[in-house]
Amino acid sequence: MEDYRTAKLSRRERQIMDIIYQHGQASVADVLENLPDAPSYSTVRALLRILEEKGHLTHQKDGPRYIYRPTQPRHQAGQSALKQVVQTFFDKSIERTVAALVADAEVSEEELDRLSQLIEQAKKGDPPS
Amino acid sequence: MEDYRTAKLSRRERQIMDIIYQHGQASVADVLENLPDAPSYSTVRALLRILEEKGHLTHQKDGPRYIYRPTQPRHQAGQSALKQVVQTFFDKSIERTVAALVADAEVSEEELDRLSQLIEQAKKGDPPS
DNA sequence: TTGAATATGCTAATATTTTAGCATATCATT
DNA sequence: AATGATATGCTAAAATATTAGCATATTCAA
Repeated sequence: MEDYRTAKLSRRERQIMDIIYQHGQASVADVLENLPDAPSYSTVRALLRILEEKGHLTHQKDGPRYIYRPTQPRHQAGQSALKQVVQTFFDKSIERTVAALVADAEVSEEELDRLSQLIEQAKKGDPPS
Repeated sequence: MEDYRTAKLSRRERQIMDIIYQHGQASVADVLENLPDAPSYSTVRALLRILEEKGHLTHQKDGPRYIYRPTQPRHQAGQSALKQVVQTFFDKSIERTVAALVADAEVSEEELDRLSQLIEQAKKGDPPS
C-alpha cells in the first residue's frame, strides 16, 4: 500500500487518516470529535467508506458500530511521514531534524540522556555499512 | 499565518507548498517539474495564484517570470510539520521520533557523533526549566 | 418487549478543486 | 526591429470532493 501522504487523498481524507493513526483506531464518533470544522455524521461515514474502498482502512464490528483501523502499520506510515518532512524542510539531514526536535526547549534533561543512550546504542548495535 | 499543513489546503495546493519549501523558491516551471502526475502549465499557474490569494505565497519578478516564495519561514513551517508528525505517529515522544530517524540504518558513524554533540550541547546550553 | 438512541446502506445535491484554452505581454536573438 | 519562445491575465468547463437526508437495522435499557 502506498504511503497515504503521497497518495491521492483529499484534504478531509488526510485529516481522517491522521486522526486514526494518532488514536490507533477509531469509530465514526471518534473521528467526528477530532475532526476540525466537523461536518455531519453522514459525511464522516462517507469518507471512511471511501478510504476503505481505496484500501487505506479496514473496519471490524464492535457491538453496534464499526471500528476503523489503518491497513498500513503505524510505524511504517510514521517512517514515511518523517522522511517526507526531513526531505521537505531539513534538506534530508537527520542532524538538522534532530536539532529542530531538541530545540523545542521542552525536552527534559532526562529525555536528553535517553537520547544520548539511543545514539550510543545505534553506534554499537547497528553500524551502517 | 496558519501552518499550511493544518490550513484548508487541497491536495494539489499542499503538494505545491511542499515543493516550494523543499526548493526554497520556485518558478511555475520548477513546480511543474516536481509535481507528481503533472498537470498543465495553466493548472499550476492557477494553483499558485490561489495560494498567493490565501496568503501562503508571494511572488517577485525575475526577468520574464514569477518566482514564488513561502510567506511563512521555512524553519517555522518545519517545526510545525515535525510537531504534527511526532504527535500523529510517535505519541508526542521526541525520543521515539529520534529512534525512528536513527533506525533508518543510513546514518553514518560521523553523523551519529554529531548527533551526540548536538544533544550534549542541548544539555549544557539550553537547560529547560 | 417495546421504544428511544444510535448504528449503517444508499442516493443525490452542492461546493470545491482541478483543469484547459485563448488573449495578451515580455524577453532574447538574429 | 521583427520573430519565436515563453511569460502572465482571465474565464469557463470538467472532474472530484464534500455534504446532507431518508430508509432501515441494531442495540440497550426501562
